[in-house]
Amino acid sequence: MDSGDRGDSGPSARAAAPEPLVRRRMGREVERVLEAIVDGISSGAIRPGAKLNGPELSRRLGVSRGPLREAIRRLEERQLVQCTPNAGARVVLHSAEEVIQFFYVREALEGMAARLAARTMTDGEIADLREIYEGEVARGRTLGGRNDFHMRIVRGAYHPRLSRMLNEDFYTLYRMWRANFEWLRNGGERSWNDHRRILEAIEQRDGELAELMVRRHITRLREQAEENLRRMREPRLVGT
Amino acid sequence: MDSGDRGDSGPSARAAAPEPLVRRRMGREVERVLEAIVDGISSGAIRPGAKLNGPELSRRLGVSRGPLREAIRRLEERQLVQCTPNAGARVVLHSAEEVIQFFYVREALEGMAARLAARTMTDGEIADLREIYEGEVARGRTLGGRNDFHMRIVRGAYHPRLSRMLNEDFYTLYRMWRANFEWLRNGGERSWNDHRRILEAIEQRDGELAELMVRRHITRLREQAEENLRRMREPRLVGT
DNA sequence: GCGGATTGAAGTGTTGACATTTGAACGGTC
DNA sequence: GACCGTTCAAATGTCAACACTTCAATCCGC
Repeated sequence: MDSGDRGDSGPSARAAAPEPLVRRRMGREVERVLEAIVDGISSGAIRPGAKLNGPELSRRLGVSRGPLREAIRRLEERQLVQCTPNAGARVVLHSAEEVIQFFYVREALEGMAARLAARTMTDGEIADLREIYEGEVARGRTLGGRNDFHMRIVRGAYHPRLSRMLNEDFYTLYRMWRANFEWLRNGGERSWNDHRRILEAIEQRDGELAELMVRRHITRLREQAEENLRRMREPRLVGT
Repeated sequence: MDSGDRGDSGPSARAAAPEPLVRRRMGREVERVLEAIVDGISSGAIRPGAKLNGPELSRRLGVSRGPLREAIRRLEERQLVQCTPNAGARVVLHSAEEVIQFFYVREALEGMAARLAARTMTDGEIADLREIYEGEVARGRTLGGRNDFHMRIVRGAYHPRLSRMLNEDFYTLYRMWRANFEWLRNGGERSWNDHRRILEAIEQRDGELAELMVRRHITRLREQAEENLRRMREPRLVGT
């Protein structure tokens, strides 16, 4: 059940462990529980604002409340859930404005990642990146998953913390938002034009240019999201 | 019930609770424990690489292992400690190179914060910022605390997530590093020159310029840290 | 004397049980 | 009929106890 990387996640080489169905005393149930809840949230199965009922989750995941609480604390720190003292934990509920605000963080961090990656990526990695880009052009759309154009660049920066922030924390949030906000769903289809310029900058090992191109790209994505949102909120133009 | 947003959101007056000295069954011991450990780590009392002994901490903090484990999970998520499956938790141990790498994240995020702050800070906040700057000049050194020049700008961006990353997570790490790495201690003394240019850009509401100035400033701080590190590692020049 | 198996204590991971709190249905009063 | 206090089941916060693992000192065989 955990391995549910639905569609999106690209050609993940069945990263999920074989996992015997009957497991006794494996230790570290926290990880399994955490993964299950994160997956539930980011896939949209658990909606934003939903309450995480301790005993119920406990039963459903086949674990006692101890590890469950530890997992929820980790989620709280990751700011995926919000806990109120004696009332329990709820999946965090972002306003559209807050989601938009995140694009600025992404712009800053991914821009820096590109700057660093232009210096640190190996020639092989850059060749792979070109391959991904050409696949996008051939296919006519971007992929958006764990082997995404963006993620490859971030990984190429060889900066664990940056990678963690963008490819783990932020990716989870983005999956959750795309599952719950319709106005975020479209927007990346015509990205390969920007991608080409980013790719070329990296191929030329021009970090400053790569950063600039990434920032423009993400600015464009943000503006498109804002535009989608505006249209969705004022649909009365249709009738008049 | 929704109004009970504790923490981040908003300028809640008199944030610190009076807190009776004798507390019985208050609930939420986790917070107290977490704060105690974070303080121990960032003040240098608990050294990087040190092991967090469950039972011992349990006794010292007067709490059972349940809440303690929850606090440790939060620290793990915050990447202040690293847990290995059956061996326990250790305070994370960064190499000098990893510390240096962090300056790039800070550069990206604080730059963006300044860009946003130039747009969103109130005139009053900008006036306060100037006051802080003039205090630095008069005093001849920067302060570096919770009312720091940098933190004020970040707060002025009105971006909770950004604020959290820079003024909480990153600040804790920085405190820890300064307590443990001598070569990080000096570096901010002659910052007010940069600060002046940042301040002026913000006063002119020029976000792009403010971002550029902040990025140059932090680049300078990084280069100075690198220089300090280099000198500390090759002290043999003294003799020859 | 030294290398490797053994044993034991300490520590980690998990569980079930207990006190306290919430919040929501219920009934009473104006 | 609306508002307020009471009551009670469910959920939360905490704790002590129970398996299992690790690690280090010990002991045995060579």
